[in-house]
Amino acid sequence: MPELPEVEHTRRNLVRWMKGARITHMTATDARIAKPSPRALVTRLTGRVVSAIDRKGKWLRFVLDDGARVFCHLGMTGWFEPGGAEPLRFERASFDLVKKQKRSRVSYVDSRRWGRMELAQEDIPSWTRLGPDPLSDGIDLELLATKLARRKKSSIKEALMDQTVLAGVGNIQAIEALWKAKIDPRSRAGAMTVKDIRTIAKGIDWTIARTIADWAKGDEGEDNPFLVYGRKGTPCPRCKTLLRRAELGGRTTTWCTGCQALKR
DNA sequence: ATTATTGTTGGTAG
DNA sequence: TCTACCAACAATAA
Repeated sequence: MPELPEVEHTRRNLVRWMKGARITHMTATDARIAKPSPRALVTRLTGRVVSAIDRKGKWLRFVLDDGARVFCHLGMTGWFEPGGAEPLRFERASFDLVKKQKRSRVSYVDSRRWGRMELAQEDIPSWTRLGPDPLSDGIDLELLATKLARRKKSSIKEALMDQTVLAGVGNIQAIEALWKAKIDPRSRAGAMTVKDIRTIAKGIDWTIARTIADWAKGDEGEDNPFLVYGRKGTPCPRCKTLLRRAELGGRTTTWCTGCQALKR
């Protein structure tokens, strides 16, 4: 469940479930996910207390009481949930916890196995490489303008999804933000004016806040909560033009040809 | 059976 | 050194 808002929602859950708790027992079953190996992860974490859980972009960082760190990415299909007695379907790791004599269990589930749980002593490149996080750092317009100006060929949507430009904006959030900003996702990144960039930043803030609020409601309402993403062929909520879909940089993109201006 | 999917990485070319 | 492009990764749901 992996863009900034979902990962932030996950982080808030994990803080409630795990912060200050001691890991009394854990499992890790998949060598593709647990690095450097499931065994190394289990050995190093068992008996430790979780002192902090941070997020940057789509990455999570667990800090343990002895300084060890675990960097976690949910990939495309990873999530955490309270675990029961029986292992869940596609469970790849689990934590037995104790905090003030209360015991609990948290599971990591990931059908597609693109997620990561990487043990390290220091911050890893995947983490340090990330650009500013729109939610926790805010969007620096000057810096964003500089980075976009360097993109001579790529579209504004692809540039926004580059994790070194802004950390945490993925396909859905980029689509929603550009719709809000009334900018065609195919527009060249380098063609954005200062005003465009300000509008895009507002669009990003808007969609992130909106999606986090949706998650906080906890509806788990299975229907699409987004205004534009996945709504090809339906009327634009703003101008009623039928939404169009195309591929951009290998990712499905939906937008409105009626009210999103193309700038080349 | 076919198609689409919320993401990152590593290789290659320029 | 930086940008741009693409295949690979894997498993499910419609």
